[in-house]
Amino acid sequence: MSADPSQMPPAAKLRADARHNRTRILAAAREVFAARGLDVPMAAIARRAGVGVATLYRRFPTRTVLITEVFTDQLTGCVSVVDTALGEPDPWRGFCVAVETVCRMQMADRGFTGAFLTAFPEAVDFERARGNAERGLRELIRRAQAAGRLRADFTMADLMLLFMANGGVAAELADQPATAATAASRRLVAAMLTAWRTERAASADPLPPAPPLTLHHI
Amino acid sequence: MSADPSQMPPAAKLRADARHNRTRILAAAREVFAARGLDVPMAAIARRAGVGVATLYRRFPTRTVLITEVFTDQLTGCVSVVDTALGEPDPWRGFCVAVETVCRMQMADRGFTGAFLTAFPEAVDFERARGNAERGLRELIRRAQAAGRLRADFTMADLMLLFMANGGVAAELADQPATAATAASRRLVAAMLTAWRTERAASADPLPPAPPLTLHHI
DNA sequence: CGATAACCGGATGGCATCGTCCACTTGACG
DNA sequence: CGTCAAGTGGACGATGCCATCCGGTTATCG
Repeated sequence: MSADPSQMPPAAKLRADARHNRTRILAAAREVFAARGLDVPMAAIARRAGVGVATLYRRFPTRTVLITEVFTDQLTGCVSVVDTALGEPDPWRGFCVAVETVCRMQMADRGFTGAFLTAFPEAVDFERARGNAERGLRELIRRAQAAGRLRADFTMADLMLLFMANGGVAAELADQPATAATAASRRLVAAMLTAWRTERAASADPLPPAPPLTLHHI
Repeated sequence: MSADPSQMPPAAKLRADARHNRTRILAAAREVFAARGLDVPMAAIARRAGVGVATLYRRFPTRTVLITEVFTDQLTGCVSVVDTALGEPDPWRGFCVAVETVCRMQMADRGFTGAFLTAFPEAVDFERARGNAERGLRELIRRAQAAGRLRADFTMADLMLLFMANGGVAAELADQPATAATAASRRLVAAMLTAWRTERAASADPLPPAPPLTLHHI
């Protein structure tokens, strides 16, 4: 344990070169996490950023700190996707678009799933962004159900389930051409949306009860 | 590289103590793979089996050899599940039972998904068992489609997709109570079966084309 | 029972990653 | 322009895993 993060200089007040390096590190981490997942060695990130490991560790004492910093952006991007979907006049289309887009983000960024599904209790900004995303998704669910287009027994946990499932596809097809992976994901998502849609007696064949998962399941 | 496996003594002709240890190692590996996945250190398996690492390496020169040896059993178990399902008079029920059972096996054994979805070209027995499983599953698909219960555009690749997806759920919920994980898996499987079932104009909303996956996709 | 080849397990060297330390460099400010 | 605190990078020890080697042990057979 090195420095208490709360007494680390606020990113804006760093010396010019330090701020510059910080930016380079974040960019490098974003690329490397996307390409190779969250378990990539720290040295690889440092090398890609063109700095020494010490600089990386000084600015981000923990892998977790770096991960949350990187993915808070992606997560707010995710929130804006959800907000756009909430603007969609047709609630069902809004729901579908949001789900499809988030799953596409999952496939494009190999670290996204892990970051999204893991809880980082000490990362305030990150958790706030995720809270926003979750709130928006819940609202999308509510509206789609109110419009009678989404099964009444659908819950947030089912969305988590899809994200985990899609993450599994992403992981398993990681070293496959990207087109194959996205095609696979698209088909999975389409199937799930088909399953969750109403349009006939939804009670004719009830699904098993929703598992007790929240976004903070870990 | 130590000994050519083809000139290793056939398991049956080992000295009594060696054969005994071999059995213990396989049992230990089965347990450890199930509990902690395929990436577990070799030393952990040796310790659990009550032998030294050298013994482990002598009998199974490569992790791959050990994995395939262990999971060939599971795979033939899988084949027998499929065969039972083929005996089921209702083709749709047979299909569902097979899918549900295999997915349950995936959840019960943390290494199963990885072993099942990875190709081991040099492991003849393993690949043969997998070929049998695949053949049976194809037949189940064919029959369910012939009975008009399974969408005509369903393919083997969709089954692979489900196995990957289910593996993702298993991985993400690995350190969760087993009941939660199985509940989640059950719900995922039920949703997928709902999506693939026919019973109304299947062509009304075509799924995206099946991704080009086979069992040997890696 | 004795010889011997098969077998055993711990010790060992090699490799990758982690996270820290320290001698040197450089931006900011008077 | 000179000072110095902030910043830098590479070297380093620690750790964990892999895979092999070797001195001692034991099952098997005559």
